Amino acid sequence: MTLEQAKQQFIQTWGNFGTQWGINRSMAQVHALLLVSDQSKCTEDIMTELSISRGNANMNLRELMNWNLIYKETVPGDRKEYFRAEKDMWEVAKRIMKERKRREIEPLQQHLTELKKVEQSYDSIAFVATIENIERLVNRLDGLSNTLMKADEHIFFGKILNLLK
Amino acid sequence: MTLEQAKQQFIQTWGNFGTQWGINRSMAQVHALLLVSDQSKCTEDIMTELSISRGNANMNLRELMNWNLIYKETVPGDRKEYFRAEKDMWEVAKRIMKERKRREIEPLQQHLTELKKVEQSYDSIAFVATIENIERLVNRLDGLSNTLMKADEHIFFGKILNLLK
DNA sequence: CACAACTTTCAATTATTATTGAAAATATTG
DNA sequence: CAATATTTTCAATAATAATTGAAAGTTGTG
Repeated sequence: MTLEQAKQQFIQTWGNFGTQWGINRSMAQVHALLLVSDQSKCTEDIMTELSISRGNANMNLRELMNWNLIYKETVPGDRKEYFRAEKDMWEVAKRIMKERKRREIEPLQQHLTELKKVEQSYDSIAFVATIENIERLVNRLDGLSNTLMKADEHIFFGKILNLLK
Repeated sequence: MTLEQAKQQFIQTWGNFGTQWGINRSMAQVHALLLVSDQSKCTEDIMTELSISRGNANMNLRELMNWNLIYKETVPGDRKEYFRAEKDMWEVAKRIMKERKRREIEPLQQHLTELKKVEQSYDSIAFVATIENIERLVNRLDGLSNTLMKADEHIFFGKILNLLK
């Protein structure tokens, strides 16, 4: 397998993996492309290499910037924007967690809190108990992700490993 | 808000949340419906209450069984199948983790291992290093999920909490 | 074993989500 | 500030994924 083939393969794999987790294929592929390229790339490069349209490339580059997974870079004497990916995968993981927490977990917590305001009745007791169980789980996983986000990779996984002893 | 409204709301919320994580809306809704119902329900009930077709109900019930999130139950004197959800949310979380690990994480690990077999060259060094970083992260998160799956909820989160001290 | 009850399958359809590409907006240069 | 380069937007289109429903399959019953 040549390097080019391997990169293409990785882009495909990362794209498929993304879709399974609710991230659109193009966005995951743009991310993958930047993860495996040494040089920063401009919109044109990305359009060509992934065979996608300008609109698609632009939208997903913007979105990846919102997730803090890629950076803009300027090349002297060139007015195009160039992009480079954050390569520290522990950072990448933390930023993805942070963003999904903000966009999805927090709204879910809001909703669950609201649902507990259901009018009281004999039948609502079991319902509220179920919602509270879900809430407890979500809060704990959220707390875990907060710990992960604050912690250094090695310290965190080192300590987790100790738990197994 | 009446209990019925709250249940409907929860079903909607859970459905939306599911789609954001790559789980189809109907499956998440069927799961939500069973999570908040005291009695077990047959296909007909589910079709009516969620306004979905027989095929859809059947497929998602079957899939939820594959995930071990719901059980079949028999009602004496009735030959229909009835379904009930696992209500222990810690169990639910562990089973979802287990299934996603099997279906998605393990294949990803396979792929990454394959990619490292790229033909060696000056340029491939950086590529292999990136893949190895991704691999390391995936392996660690996988290890964490294994720990979670084996652990009791209280012990696990208790110990995690200690890490913060 | 014939009938009825129930479940499963799957090709066709519908709904949802992603993508395109050209036009509008914005930024940069001389 | 005009000319040009670059980025952004968004309505139209295409691709993907979910859903339907009727027919086929299966299971239980008298």
